Amino acid sequence: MLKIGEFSRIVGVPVKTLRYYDEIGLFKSDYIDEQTGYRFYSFEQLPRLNRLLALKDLGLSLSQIDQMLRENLSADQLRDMLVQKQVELEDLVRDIRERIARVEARLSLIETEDKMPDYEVVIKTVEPVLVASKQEAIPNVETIGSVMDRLYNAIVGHIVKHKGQFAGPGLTLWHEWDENLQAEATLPIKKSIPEGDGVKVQELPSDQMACLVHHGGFEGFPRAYQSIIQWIEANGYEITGPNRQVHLQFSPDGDPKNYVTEIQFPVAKV
Amino acid sequence: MLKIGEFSRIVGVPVKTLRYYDEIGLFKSDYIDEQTGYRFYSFEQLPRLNRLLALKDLGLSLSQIDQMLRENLSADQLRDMLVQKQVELEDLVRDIRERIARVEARLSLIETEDKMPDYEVVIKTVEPVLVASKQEAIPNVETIGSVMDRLYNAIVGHIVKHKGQFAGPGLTLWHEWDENLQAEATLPIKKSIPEGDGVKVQELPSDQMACLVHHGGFEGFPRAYQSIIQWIEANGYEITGPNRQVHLQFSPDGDPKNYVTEIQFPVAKV
DNA sequence: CCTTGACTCTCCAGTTACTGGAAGGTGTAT
DNA sequence: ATACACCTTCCAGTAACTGGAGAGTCAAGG
Repeated sequence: MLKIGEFSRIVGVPVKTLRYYDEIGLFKSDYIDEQTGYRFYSFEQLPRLNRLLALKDLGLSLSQIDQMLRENLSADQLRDMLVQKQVELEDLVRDIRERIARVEARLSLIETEDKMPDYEVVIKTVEPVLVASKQEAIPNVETIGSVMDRLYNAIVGHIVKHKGQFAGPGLTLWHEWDENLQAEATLPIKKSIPEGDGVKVQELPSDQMACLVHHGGFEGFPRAYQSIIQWIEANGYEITGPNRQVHLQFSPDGDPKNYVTEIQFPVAKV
Repeated sequence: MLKIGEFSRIVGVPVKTLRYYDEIGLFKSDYIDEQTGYRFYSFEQLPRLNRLLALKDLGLSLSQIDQMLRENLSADQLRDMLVQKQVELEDLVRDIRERIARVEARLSLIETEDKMPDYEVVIKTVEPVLVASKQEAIPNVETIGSVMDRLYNAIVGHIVKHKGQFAGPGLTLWHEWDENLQAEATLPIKKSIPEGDGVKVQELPSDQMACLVHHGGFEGFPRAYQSIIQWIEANGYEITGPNRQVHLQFSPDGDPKNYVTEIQFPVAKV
């Protein structure tokens, strides 16, 4: 019979940890002196503890280990648990590798700019939204403003006509990035309304997006787009569809300095 | 000004989390209505939160992020933190890879034996021990018993002669594994004593050991040794010195069935 | 026999980054 | 007026320990 300290020294497990395992019932001392409350351990307990430690070393949780030690699991169940753990660990490695890639990307940004980057790109999953939308080709850059005005006015008119309820800031989808630029203006609505007047009603799907928030007028957009596209490439994503501009804060006659626009690109890991 | 729910939807961070960040002072709401206690957030806060999220994505802790956002860190400090994180993540990947290797080793054991292995091997770091020891060649296997008896008796006699205090179970070191077998019997002592009678006094160093506990007489040793050596190879370690047998429970005249012996091999990752 | 120091006990708090729930107040649409 | 969504605070729980306080126990040395 060994006191907890002696046992601790032999197995290389801290006394505190042995007491904790005792408390949660994972590994109880062989015998407790009623008088003093001292725990006593025996050599016969070594195999169980060693098995426990070996399983812990594989990265299994204490409750899983408890199961494996308690019930006599079949070799099949055992294998299943280990295979699952294996998959889990491999996923983890992949995640961490991606993180390392992001850290490296940021380090190289710091090297070139000697400070935190101007824009922060974050990945998030956007919720599906029901929108009323209208699309039009943009023949050249100068006409964007007037075309957008016209599109949004048409949609607003259509929604009002059908007593639809607005459900958030408008967002613009950009199709066919180069050559043949198409803008699709959309306004989120609470419930579906009939189509018409060239206005479509559709649900924009949930999607993983690389997002960046831009403050200020449209003249700053090229830099913002450059940043986000650079980030997407540096972090091993690829663009999978039309990008969005969410007009978080916007009024046609307001001061462009106060505009807040979120640029979103749907992406997937290459 | 946005209520917490609206803000939450825009940034894709749960309401609970925003409240938590507020509570710990990492990201406070812009304004709180005195009447209702409602938190209000503004678009101006988006860049800070996005930076926060981007840093979190790199795997930094909230307190580190707090630092980075609070103080205006120099590019150098920033780089240091990131490089450190990078190293940390790479270490982590290495650790997990080793774990995967151990899981695979165990899976292949299960495949061949269709059950949990008989012996569990664990890695632990042993403490340095001060010992009195005596060494002798073992000409052939039959003589082991008598030689060990002689060695341990000599050491015990020497320790008693010098009024030394015993400090734990004896352990035997095996040098020159094949060809020229040498056994070094050792007994831990509390304080140093003079050498003599062919007895040396030395401190066995702290070392990383692959350990296995064997219950029963010496006739079971071959299988135990086979198990541990197999494990060491399968898990990518190499043996770096003489192995030890720690006689946790032993008496020359007791029943060998009750013997408990820990076999330890000093190892290092290849 | 007493003291010292090493050892043990229980109980409580803290760690990280949230998540869930209860109880109660607020805002808006019908 | 009432339903319903939304907001508030506070409390508890997660995993696997770790640290510390305060009190009791044990063996050796003087």
